[in-house]
Amino acid sequence: MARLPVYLRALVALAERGIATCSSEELAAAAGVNSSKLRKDLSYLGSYGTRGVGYDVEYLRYQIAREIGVTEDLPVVIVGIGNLGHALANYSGFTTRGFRIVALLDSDPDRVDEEVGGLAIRGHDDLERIVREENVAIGIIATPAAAAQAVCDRLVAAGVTSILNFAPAVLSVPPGVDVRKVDLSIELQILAYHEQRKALVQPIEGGVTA
Amino acid sequence: MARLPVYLRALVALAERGIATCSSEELAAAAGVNSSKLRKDLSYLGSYGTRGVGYDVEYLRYQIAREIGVTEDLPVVIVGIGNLGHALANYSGFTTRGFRIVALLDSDPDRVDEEVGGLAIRGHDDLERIVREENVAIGIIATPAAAAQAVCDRLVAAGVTSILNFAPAVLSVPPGVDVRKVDLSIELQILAYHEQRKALVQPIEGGVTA
DNA sequence: ACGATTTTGTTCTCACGTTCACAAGCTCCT
DNA sequence: AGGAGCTTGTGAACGTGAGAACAAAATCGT
Ligand SMILES: NC(=O)c1ccc[n+]([C@@H]2O[C@H](COP(=O)([O-])OP(=O)(O)OC[C@H]3O[C@@H](n4cnc5c(N)ncnc54)[C@H](O)[C@@H]3O)[C@@H](O)[C@H]2O)c1
Ligand SMILES: NC(=O)c1ccc[n+]([C@@H]2O[C@H](COP(=O)([O-])OP(=O)(O)OC[C@H]3O[C@@H](n4cnc5c(N)ncnc54)[C@H](O)[C@@H]3O)[C@@H](O)[C@H]2O)c1
Repeated sequence: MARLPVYLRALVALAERGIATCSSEELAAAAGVNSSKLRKDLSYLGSYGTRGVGYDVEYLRYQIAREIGVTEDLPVVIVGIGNLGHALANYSGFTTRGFRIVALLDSDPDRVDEEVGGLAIRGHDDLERIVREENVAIGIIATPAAAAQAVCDRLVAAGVTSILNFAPAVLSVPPGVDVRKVDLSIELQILAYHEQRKALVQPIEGGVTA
Repeated sequence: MARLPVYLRALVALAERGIATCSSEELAAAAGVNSSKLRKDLSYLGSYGTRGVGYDVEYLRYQIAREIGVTEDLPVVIVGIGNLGHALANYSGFTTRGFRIVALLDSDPDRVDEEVGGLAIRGHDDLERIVREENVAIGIIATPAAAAQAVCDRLVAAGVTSILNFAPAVLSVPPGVDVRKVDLSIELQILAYHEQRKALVQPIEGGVTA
């Protein structure tokens, strides 16, 4: 389920505030979902709650982390260390959430050996070797769209089976490989669409009622 | 529909390759969706295709852009010009997809007046004034999670009605305000989940069959 | 000019996800 | 010890979205 990470994040936040136990209602509010949905999602993992009391925050946190598979750090490579790649490489949030960036790769010779976030950029000739040696299963693509499919193919050929793609391009991969895409322009355009609907509807309502 | 921007991007890519007409099958492949779904989505906008021929790329491109509401540039502000904010400010893709970054805001006095991507960073005291003067409807939050809700509240109070949130926090907003969140850790954790499933299933299958 | 062919627009069915509602079960107070 | 009061877990209805299949329409060739 795609909501488990949200629950995990909410549980970590509750734990940091020193809360040891929480009801499905509280956790649902913290995660921004319906409490029914939350309970059904959690019941899919097993009965980790206590009726009349709620859920033990620390225990449930571990169970969800185990279900997701982030109890120990997973190695990740980032390909394309431009504007976005730099930000990702400098981001500390991955480390604290179950991931370990093991390599930064870029095709630009001028960028190679530059150090970002404590890691030296490697040339993309090293891609296959690094993926094999470090047993990397997850790759992040932050190259221009034109290079994305080629980079993707190389990652997959080297053994990567999960890809997070920031380039605005549709990647085709063999079966068994998962791709998730993050496209900020699309997110903004969806917001723009709703903006437009608001702009069309509200003036009419606004003039008559509130 | 959340898929319209994907179609738009695919149409722009086709137009750049000099293709003037395309079938639903071709466009669906370029967008990575089913052709039935694509035709149903497009029919919701009206009958913009020609049976036996397909869709006129340029015409459909404009119609979708109009439907989304990005025929003319929408003003956007970015709050929190750290690692991620810098990358966003330097990103040229927003401009070419219907958005115009009108201000970069940060609370850190050391950062104010620094120039990023041709725009000077402003102190966050200027938030309300800029939003009003430029008629900004869309705000991007790239601050730490702890500051996200406060920034969000200020944006909303100033008149912003759509928010794109990069901070790992659940934002609560009044009705009428849209929030979309981008959380990279969540994306990675979803990939990790599928990784784990693959790791559990494949060794068994792999040992017996292929 | 007419039919074959291609491709859209639409309808129908099906499956999934969401939400409501309630029974089972635990705790705490008396 | 027993019951009142919560809270979980789950069963059933509901609505929504996806996919396949088909009919309408436009072009092209003859
Ligand atoms: N910067 C943003 O905020 C932002 C926002 C949304 C989407 N994106 C997308 O993310 C991608 C990267 O954006 P950016 O702003 O960092 O671009 P960028 O041009 O700054 O960086 C791209 C980097 O990729 C490297 N590269 C190119 N081809 C490569 C290859 N074959 N192998 C390895 N490295 C290669 C380049 O040398 C460069 O360093 C783009 O596709 C962009 O559309 C960026
Ligand atoms: N860097 C990444 O690749 C990345 C990836 C995923 C998520 N994120 C999230 O994006 C957010 C920003 O990440 P970052 O790496 O850029 O962090 P950062 O610390 O580099 O930058 C945060 C910036 O926000 C500013 N800021 C703080 N409070 C503010 C306020 N009240 N008003 C205006 N500005 C304020 C700070 O001065 C700083 O410049 C964080 O929530 C982070 O979790 C970042």
